[in-house]
Amino acid sequence: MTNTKPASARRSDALSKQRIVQAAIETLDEGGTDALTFRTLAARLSTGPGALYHHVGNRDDLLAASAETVMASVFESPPENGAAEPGVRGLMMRVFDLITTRPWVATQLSAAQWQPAVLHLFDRIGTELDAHGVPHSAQFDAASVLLFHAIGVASQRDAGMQLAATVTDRSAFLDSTRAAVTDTGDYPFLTRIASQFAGHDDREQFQAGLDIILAGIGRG
Amino acid sequence: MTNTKPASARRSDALSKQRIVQAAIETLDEGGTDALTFRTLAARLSTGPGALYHHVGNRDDLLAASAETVMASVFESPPENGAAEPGVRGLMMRVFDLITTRPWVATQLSAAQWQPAVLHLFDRIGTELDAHGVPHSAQFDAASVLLFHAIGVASQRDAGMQLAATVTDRSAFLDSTRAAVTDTGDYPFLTRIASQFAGHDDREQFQAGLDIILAGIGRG
DNA sequence: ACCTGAACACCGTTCAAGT
DNA sequence: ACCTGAACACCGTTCAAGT
Repeated sequence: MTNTKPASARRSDALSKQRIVQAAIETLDEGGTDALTFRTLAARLSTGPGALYHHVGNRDDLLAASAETVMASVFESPPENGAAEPGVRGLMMRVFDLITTRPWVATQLSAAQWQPAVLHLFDRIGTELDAHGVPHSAQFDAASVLLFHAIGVASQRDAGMQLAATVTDRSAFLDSTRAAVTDTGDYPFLTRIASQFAGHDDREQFQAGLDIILAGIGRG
Repeated sequence: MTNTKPASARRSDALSKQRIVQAAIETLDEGGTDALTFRTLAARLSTGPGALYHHVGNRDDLLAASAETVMASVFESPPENGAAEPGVRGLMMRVFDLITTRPWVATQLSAAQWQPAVLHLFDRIGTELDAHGVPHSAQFDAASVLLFHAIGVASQRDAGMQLAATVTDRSAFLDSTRAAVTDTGDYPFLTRIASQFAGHDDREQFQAGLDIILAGIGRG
């Protein structure tokens, strides 16, 4: 009975990269990228910050490993969900849903270049294109545009809401306009399409872009 | 003669947002995003770090203003350079050349959502599409894909070099592969196209993606 | 109003010391 | 080998005090 552990923050087992990544993902889901700190993460695991360095190289390493782990879910199409869309289109839409559900993944995908999660995604896109009959010579360029579309959207996530807020709010909009020194200070296109922002759906916009790219690939 | 100033780091005039942004751009060009520090920037301007806050809101504000300033160059097609490419294609290629020349711009474009530089670019893309005869109803989606392509490439800049390094270096590649827990650990597409990386040109890849998108827009 | 620069509240990372 | 946690070397930002 001297061996009883405190009920809170029990250290049931030794540290491992897997346990650390798991705790990191929980922290990221709760508070986003900024919430992931070696001090808070160590506290969650009931240890000191230095202990983590025995299992992960550094913070970037940990973020990349966390992204790679949650990315695995987009590579398995869930058959229980009835009509899960197949092919590249389904893969891309699952990526969109992931970065919408977990915004920190979007931040991470666009922050680090060619991290494992991105390489993995690139490979799956290429594999799907191959299965779809895209000729070998065209696969590299086609997979690239699709990958860049996903990452571009990730880096500007919440496009509709943010655009609407920026363009609708006149004063904020004109403030940012004034910074453009060499320009006339007019945003003709943005003001013209501003009305479309009200009933805007980011998912549909992503899908529309996806279809444009797929049409361009099919034409090549 | 008591009024002589030291030759180095003279404070010829008062601080202003414009002078601060100019100094920030010089620092960014020399050392990248990480080199921009309020302490080093204040030293370059012969002042204290607190003084900068009278003219810029914070570091993100300063980075956004710096990006917006250098972005102005892509909105003017240089007529002295002979055959500067016109239209959306020329605009997009000038963006690519800018982020290649100044890597910190690439970092910044993909780091902050809908900052002035991105809004400005989005507007110009839409304006070019309008001039090109793309129907109004299709302009928003078309401009979006193009913008996301530019930002996606920006976030994964040096694609060719980095991919080549990753895939060619067997040991590093297998290390990152091992992290994929739920997967078989195979990257069939990447290994198959690895041979293409040797004579790879990032600019051509960007252009190929651009042409796929333009083909898709023309078809819609 | 603008500037100064010390001070505050954090970071990631290292490393002597323990087990 | 693994863990501990204090210490190091930085950050962005604030703010009393000066001009």
